[in-house]
This record gives sequence, structure tokens and C-alpha cells, in this order.
Amino acid sequence: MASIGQRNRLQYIILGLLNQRPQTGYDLAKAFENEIGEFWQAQHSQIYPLLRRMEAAGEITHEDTVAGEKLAKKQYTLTPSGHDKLVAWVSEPSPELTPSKDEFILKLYFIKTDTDPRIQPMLREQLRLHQTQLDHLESRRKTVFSTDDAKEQAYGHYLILDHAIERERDYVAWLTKYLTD
Amino acid sequence: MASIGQRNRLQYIILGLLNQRPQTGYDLAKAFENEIGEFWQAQHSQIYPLLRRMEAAGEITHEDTVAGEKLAKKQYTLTPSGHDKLVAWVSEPSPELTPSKDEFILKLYFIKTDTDPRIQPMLREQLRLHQTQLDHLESRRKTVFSTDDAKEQAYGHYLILDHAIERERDYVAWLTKYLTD
DNA sequence: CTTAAACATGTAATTAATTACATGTTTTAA
DNA sequence: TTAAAACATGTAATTAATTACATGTTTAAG
Repeated sequence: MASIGQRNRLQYIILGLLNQRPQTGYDLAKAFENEIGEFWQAQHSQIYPLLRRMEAAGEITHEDTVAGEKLAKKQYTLTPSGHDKLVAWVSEPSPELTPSKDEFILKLYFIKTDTDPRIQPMLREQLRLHQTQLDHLESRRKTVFSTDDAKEQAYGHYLILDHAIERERDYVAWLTKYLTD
Repeated sequence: MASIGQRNRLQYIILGLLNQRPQTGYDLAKAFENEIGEFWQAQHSQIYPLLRRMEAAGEITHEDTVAGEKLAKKQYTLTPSGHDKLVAWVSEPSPELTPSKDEFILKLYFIKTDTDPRIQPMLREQLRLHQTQLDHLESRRKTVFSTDDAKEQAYGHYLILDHAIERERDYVAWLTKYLTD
């Protein structure tokens, strides 16, 4: 048990999020709908069992609280051991060259000729999709990082948003390159 | 069984590959080490069982051949039903906005201040990694698509390589933006 | 007031994917 | 000629991840 070999990166992300502030499983799940979601995904059904295992391993602890009359909440915090583990993860090299997946590009791949009538509508559909996402990300940057101060206060958040924006921008540019109208 | 709901995109990629030419499971696994590997990954241990299931479902068939004295090979080909399924997949919309993962970006995210001494070495390490990958992809494009003819003969292959190159180029540019030396 | 959305926590079932185990043949280079 | 690399096919064990099931509370809007 606890052997090396299986990566389980989610646990490190949870450690990182809890290092920012104590949070509930629900809060953590929410984080994956916002900026983190651009670079990692997880559902609450994956998070709750993992929190249990991490607590059993002594990396986090929780405190039971009650919101309102009787809504039970578990606020999780890092233990010193969990904090050590987080620091070790950030410091270790990341030589993986993230294996990424893209179903749309593969569909294009299986279209043999550049005159196939399906190509242009497909490109347009993807352009709409990525343009929408880009607009959404840019407007979020405008509201969240309106001041230089905000940028300094949450540098990691700024970086991750900037990277997501660049990624979408570049995807849009690539699609546009092959659009003929 | 065979319900909708679970995506299983690998089967479509296999259909697409077999549509290009009849191939063995080994050949298919190899394809994921080359251009396809930039956008999808699969090991032979995932491929062989899936080929079985797809054959049972009537989407592909195989022919036993022998290489040399006694090396058994199974050449798989599409059935008409499998071909229909491939065409339907390519034609259906791809509104998923591919959930992607990036461990390195997340590590940066958990570093709070822009003066943290770990940031610059981390950026340099990633730059080296992505620059190497970019060089590799560009040299492959140079050798495989030296003529316009080659480009027309395998347009899908060209597209997928071009997209991979752009992606790496942009990643390198983004990393460089935050490097201070 | 009432109802829908958001808050909050879990488990069950299933599928996707990786790593390891297992075996044998053919080709190529030293 | 011999050893390593590539060819070729599978299964087993485990982990990661998604979808669905299941229940209850609090808040905000109409």
C-alpha cells in the first residue's frame, strides 16, 4: 500500500487548495468549476472519498461545524505532514509533457482531403466554441484583476488565468488560419 | 448494455485508423506513439480487448495471417456498419471543450508570490522540455512534408502536426514571457 | 409562503486507463 | 552466432474518473 508508481495528482491539488485556506469538500469541488477547472477536473464523488483517505493518512484533519440550525460542515485543514508533502510536490520536477486529448482535432485527422465539405462547418463550430470561452475568460480577468494589486495578491490565480487565455487565443488563431471565408 | 452515456472515444479513433488501411492491434498501438499521440493516448492493453468487443459488435472483422514461419497476426478491417459509425462520429458536433490537465501550471498556481525563488527554475525546466518537443515536431514536419504533394496526400496528418507545433510554440512563448533572464 | 437554487455530504455502479505480468517470433546489428 | 530490439498478442490487477443514486438544509427570489 501507498506504493510509488500511481500518480494521483488530485491529492496534491487538494493539499494546495487547503493550504490557501481551510475548506469543505463542497468548496473544493467548486474550485474545479472555476480557474482550476481550466487545468484539472474532479467531481465531488471523487473528492469526498479522497479526503477520507488523506485524513486517514494524516495529511489533513477536519473540524465539524454547523451552519445555521443544523447543516453539518467539515472544514478541512493541512497537517504539518500534509504541508511537507505539498512543498515536496511543487519542488519535484514535472517532466511529463502532459498527455492531452482533443477529440475535434482527431476528427479532422480522419478527413483525408482539404476539399471535404465537412471541414469548414466543423472549423466554424469550434471557432464559435473557443471564441465564447475566450470572451468569458477575458471578461473574468477584467473583473478579477482590474488592479495591479489584485494581481500581486493572487499571482498564481493570475498566471493560471493568463495561461488559459493564451491557450484559447492560440486555438482561435489556429482555427482561423484554416477557415477560408 | 451498450447504453449511450459513456463516451469511449477510443473506439472511434480505432475505426478511423482502420479506415485508412487494415491494421493489426500492434500497428494501432504504434499509431499512438506517433502523430496521434499528440492528441490521444492508448496502450496495447486497452486496444486488444477493445478490438474484441468491436468485432463482437460487428464493427470490425479480422483475418488471420502468418508472418515468416509462424508469427500470428490479426489484420483488422472495417465492416460497412463500422464505417457508418465512423462517418456518424465525425459528423456529429464536438461541443465538449476538451477538459485538459496540466500539472505544471497547477504547481505554479500554488506558488503565491511572483518573487518565490522556485518559479524561475521551474519555468526554465518546462521551457527546455517544450523547446525539445517543439524542435522534434518541427523536424518531423520538415522530413514528412517536404513537398506540397505530401501535404495533399495526407492532409489530416498535416493538420494534426501543424496543430501540435502551434501548441508547443505558444507554450514556449508563454513560458518565455514570464522568464526574467 | 413557497419553491427553486445553492449548500452540503456521502455511496454505488460503471467505465476508462495504466501498470504489470506473461509469452513467443522475427529482424537487425554487433 | 548471438544478443538486443522490434514485432505480435494477450490477461490481471489496480487506480482514476464519471455518472447516477441518495438525502437533507439554507438562502434568495418571486
